Amino acid sequence: MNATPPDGVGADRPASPVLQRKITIGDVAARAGVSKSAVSFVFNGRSGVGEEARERILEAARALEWRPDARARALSRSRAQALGLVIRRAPELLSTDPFFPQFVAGVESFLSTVGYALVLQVVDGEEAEREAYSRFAHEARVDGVFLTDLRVEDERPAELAGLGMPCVLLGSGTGEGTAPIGLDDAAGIRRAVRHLHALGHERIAHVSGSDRYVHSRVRREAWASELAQLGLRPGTVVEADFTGAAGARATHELLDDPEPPTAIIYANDIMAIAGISAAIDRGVRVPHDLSIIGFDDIPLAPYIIPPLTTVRQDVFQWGNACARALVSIVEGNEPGAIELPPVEFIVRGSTGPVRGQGEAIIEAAG
Amino acid sequence: MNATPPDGVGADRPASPVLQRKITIGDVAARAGVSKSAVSFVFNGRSGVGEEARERILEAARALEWRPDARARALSRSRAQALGLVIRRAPELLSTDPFFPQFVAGVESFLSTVGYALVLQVVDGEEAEREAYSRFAHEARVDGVFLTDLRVEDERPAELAGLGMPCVLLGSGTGEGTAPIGLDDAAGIRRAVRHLHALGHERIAHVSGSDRYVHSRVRREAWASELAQLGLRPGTVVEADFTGAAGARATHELLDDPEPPTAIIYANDIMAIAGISAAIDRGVRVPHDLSIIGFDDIPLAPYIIPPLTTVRQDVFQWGNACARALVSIVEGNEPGAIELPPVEFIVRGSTGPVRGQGEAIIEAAG
DNA sequence: GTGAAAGCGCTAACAA
DNA sequence: TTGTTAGCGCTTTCAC
Repeated sequence: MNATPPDGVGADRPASPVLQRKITIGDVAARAGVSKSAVSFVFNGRSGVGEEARERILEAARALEWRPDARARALSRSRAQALGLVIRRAPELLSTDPFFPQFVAGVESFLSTVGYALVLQVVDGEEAEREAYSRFAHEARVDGVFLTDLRVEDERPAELAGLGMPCVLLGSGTGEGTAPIGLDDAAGIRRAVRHLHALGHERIAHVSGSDRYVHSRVRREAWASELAQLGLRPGTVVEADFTGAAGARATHELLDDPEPPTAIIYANDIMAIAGISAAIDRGVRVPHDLSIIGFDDIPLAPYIIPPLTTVRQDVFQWGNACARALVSIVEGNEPGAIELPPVEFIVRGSTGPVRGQGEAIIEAAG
Repeated sequence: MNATPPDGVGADRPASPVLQRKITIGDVAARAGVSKSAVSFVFNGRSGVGEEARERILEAARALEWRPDARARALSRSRAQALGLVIRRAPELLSTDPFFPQFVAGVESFLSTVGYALVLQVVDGEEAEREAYSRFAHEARVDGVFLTDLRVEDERPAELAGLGMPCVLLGSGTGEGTAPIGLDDAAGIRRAVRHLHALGHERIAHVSGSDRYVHSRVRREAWASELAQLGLRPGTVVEADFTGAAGARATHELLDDPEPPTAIIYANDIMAIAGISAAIDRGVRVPHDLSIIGFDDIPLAPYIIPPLTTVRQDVFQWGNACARALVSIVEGNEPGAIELPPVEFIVRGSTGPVRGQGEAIIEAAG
């Protein structure tokens, strides 16, 4: 749509007043009375331009509302100045997952300060995910990617390395090699277990996420080891998939046990909330008969009945830190130390003291 | 970092086995024994290449794992082959809002079929939003943008036009000029009102979103007009901001009325769920004393106690349709007719028959 | 400290 | 039908 003057020579002014030619670095240079490279230098924070010229250049750019064209810049610097995020989620989890929007917001909070863009891709299967990364790499759309939902024996880091695509791994716990950046889920779970123990609970079950994910496994292991630490018998674990339906199902399964748990720790809030419903549906009172703990602290958690006791992570800061690290990596700098806020444990109404055996018997006899 | 052979002539094979040169269209052309333009033509679906040559080119590209570099392509075609989405949300709403992830997924579902990328920007204020659009435009990062949360007397369409940035408006209801693409919120609200009316309710209140948004206003007006249509007295409306806290506050305000409503329709599920809690906290039973209807059908809605009656929109399809329309626009084609699925009304346990005056009196007297 | 010129990898007009 | 060539707008080396 842009009208380019027919004469190939750079015209001083656009001939047509209607369809204006795109303003380029040349226009700014001309207006400031300097060369293109001078303008380039100023906009790339390099020395070699006098203070006075620099001022004129900035002024000209402002007047012309000019900014370096990202496409041209990307081409000549062989860098897209963009980062990629591939989100693989089952559709039914998408609108519920509190992680993704907050993480993106955190990433953006850093990227916008350094002029990077975030390119998003949402996929729903393994093949589509692989294809997405492959496209990012071959089309050179992005300079690096975030790898979320780290899996057990995950092949993606190696595949990305093969594509020459820098990445940061989002993972909980400590990994060897390329250390993942993550919040300390395990600490949150351990605090949950201790909280229940302090309330007198001894049969503490766990509804986990899919065991293929590192974060699921980390949470489950933290639960199991803390149980052992406190000298409690191993608890029952039911594997679910983070959906409300699965949380309800797992809860029923647990409560069907002849010796049901008096408390359940869920791998996320959605399952925990569905668990509350499931329990109440079968006449099990929360927290009177059953204490329930979630994970995430979704904004709805305080507005459930009873309000949900849960573990809160600062996903926004996590995203910010990951973005910071990835930009450092793609720019060839040493990523500085990463400081993430600790997880918080939020006690609300869904947990309470265990109802003693004696009390139960008396009640039954009465 | 790439080692470019010192000789400018296109070498047959990369000289260095370690740092391999990036593969370009020239390599593919050489391998297939054709010119670069032949390769370009094939990859842009243009005629002018013989079937046999075409086959060789595709084969060569496959062997070399080559795809057109998005940056170079963007520069020479003056098109980024990317679309932008600026999301402006208060942080506390981000992780709850069911719209954004689903919309993005829907957008992607179309974009990935046509090789467009989605560039995201999350901002939290008016100035930042303006700046984001300005950057998209001046840096030519994207070819068009989605404009969400259309506001009353919104200046953004005009600003975008001034920047020469194509856009599609996401809006409910019908607008004149550039027609927004949207689902029919109003129909959902009207069905909610009729549902309550059929259950005998006559005092039906509404907790709306901020009145600055077109969608808030559309929903409120649908509620008010349907009330009138049914011959009911005008109901009370309380303006809130889509958060749980605001929903709870609005609910208390409504129930404090000497003549409180017997049913409340909320502008989203979060506020409705918080409303249920607020009601129960003050001894008002749902749905026995108060019927509650939400909007969105978040995945948690069936797992609340009582399960939430609500209006469901197919945001995924909405996103898909918007993407389709925007791509048509930026490619200069006539956007085809847009067919969006109708909203659904989901009846669950949070609504029930109104408790008659008589019954209340009898109970009070008893 | 400044300017000229050669790319970055692709597309597209034009010539053969 | 095929190949040649001139950009797209910026960065960056290298003379001046």
